[in-house]
Amino acid sequence: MRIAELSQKTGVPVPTIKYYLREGLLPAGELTSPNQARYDDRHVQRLRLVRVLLDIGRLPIATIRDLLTELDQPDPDVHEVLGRALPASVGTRETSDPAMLAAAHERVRTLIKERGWLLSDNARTRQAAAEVVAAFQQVGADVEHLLEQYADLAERIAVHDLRFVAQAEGNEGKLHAAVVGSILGDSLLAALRRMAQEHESAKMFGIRDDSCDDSC
Amino acid sequence: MRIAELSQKTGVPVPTIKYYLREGLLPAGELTSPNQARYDDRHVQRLRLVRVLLDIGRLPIATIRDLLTELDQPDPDVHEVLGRALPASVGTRETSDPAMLAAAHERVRTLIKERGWLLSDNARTRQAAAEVVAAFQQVGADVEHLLEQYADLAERIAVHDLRFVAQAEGNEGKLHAAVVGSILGDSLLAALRRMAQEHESAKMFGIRDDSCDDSC
DNA sequence: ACTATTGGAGAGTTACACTATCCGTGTCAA
DNA sequence: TTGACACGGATAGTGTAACTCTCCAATAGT
Repeated sequence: MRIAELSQKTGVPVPTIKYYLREGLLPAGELTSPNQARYDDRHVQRLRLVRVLLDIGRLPIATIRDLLTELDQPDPDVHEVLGRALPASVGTRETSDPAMLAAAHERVRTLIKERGWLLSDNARTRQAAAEVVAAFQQVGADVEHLLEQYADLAERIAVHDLRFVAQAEGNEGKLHAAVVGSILGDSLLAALRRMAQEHESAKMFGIRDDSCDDSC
Repeated sequence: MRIAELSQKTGVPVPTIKYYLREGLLPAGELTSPNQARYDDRHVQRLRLVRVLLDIGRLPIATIRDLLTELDQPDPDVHEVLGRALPASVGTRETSDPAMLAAAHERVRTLIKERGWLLSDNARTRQAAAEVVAAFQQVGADVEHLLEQYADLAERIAVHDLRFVAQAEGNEGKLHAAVVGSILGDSLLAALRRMAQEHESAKMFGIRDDSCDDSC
């Protein structure tokens, strides 16, 4: 297929596809002549993945490029690639004062040790966790209970996530599932959490007329 | 205190504080003369909250303003304000084809009914959930199992979240805790999930030399 | 008295993700 | 076969969001 059809199948405007090609988010089509190229279903899939990572995952273009580069490794070691690729999807923006951040780092280190989590040297996720812990303290919230409870639940979530990865076929498929599951999973979890929070809040603070009409 | 001290205490540059004042993210200081104002600890707290919502929560300025406006309501009904304020913190960007999105909406509706969740008419969170479900399908991933499992876990998370809200003092404090817990909670959960995933992946796919040196 | 700082307003800057325009070439229906 | 349209590729321009700079007259601190 040519670029117009690729555009039609994905809903992505032609100039945007050209931009993604330039940025290396999409592999070049097979050239049939110096200025004609052919695209196939892999391009459609890849383009959809890029859009989803952008729109739902809100990852920057550069991060997506790096992630996809990892996905394209031939015969990858799944665990190793995951250790390299996924931490990139958590953003880090230093904002708190250094002393507070250092204390938060120490707290995270303790948490990891207590739980016996086996983590690579990649400091990215630990950095992200420490920054959030520091942020809680910045606004005067006691994160201690939440941290332990969330860690419990994160472990359970991860079990489901890895099952989701394991069911995919082939190393390539597993990597794809891991990326999709991790990044879209964040958003899915966030949306479900908001709904569950509202439900829990309704139970706790009492229900108003406009909240439920029939079942109560 | 004056603006320079406010800047020093929070690490936010003076021009940025002026910008936040203009944008209504920060209430004006008490004017002592036509061109002199005094700020207090509430401004420090508020400014820190704004920075955290920006840096960790990645909320747009306009969303933060709306959120803070809700926080500033006198004698608020916590549940009602939460129903209005928190959905704003989940982004929505239509990207999938309409038929797929409609099917995803139906799936979410079923999920809510099955679980007996009591939700207000605010369609925001449902929209966000449906978009993520559609996104999973866009990239050819079967979200069915994940959806049920995440919903289970979202319910448990929400219980902890509401406990976190309930322990705060006063309606104002509860609202503050709800905003902080929800928005920073998303990031905290994401970071912990990444670490738990890596640990789970290490258990499942085997451990390499560079992953852990001492404990195995 | 005098220098630095203030509140306030408008314009300018940066980063990012596109989007528009152009050009020479290629395709394809009439 | 010929003429309108689409193509790949390159360069430049646009829109938005979040700042950041510059200027001003008034005031604070010394």
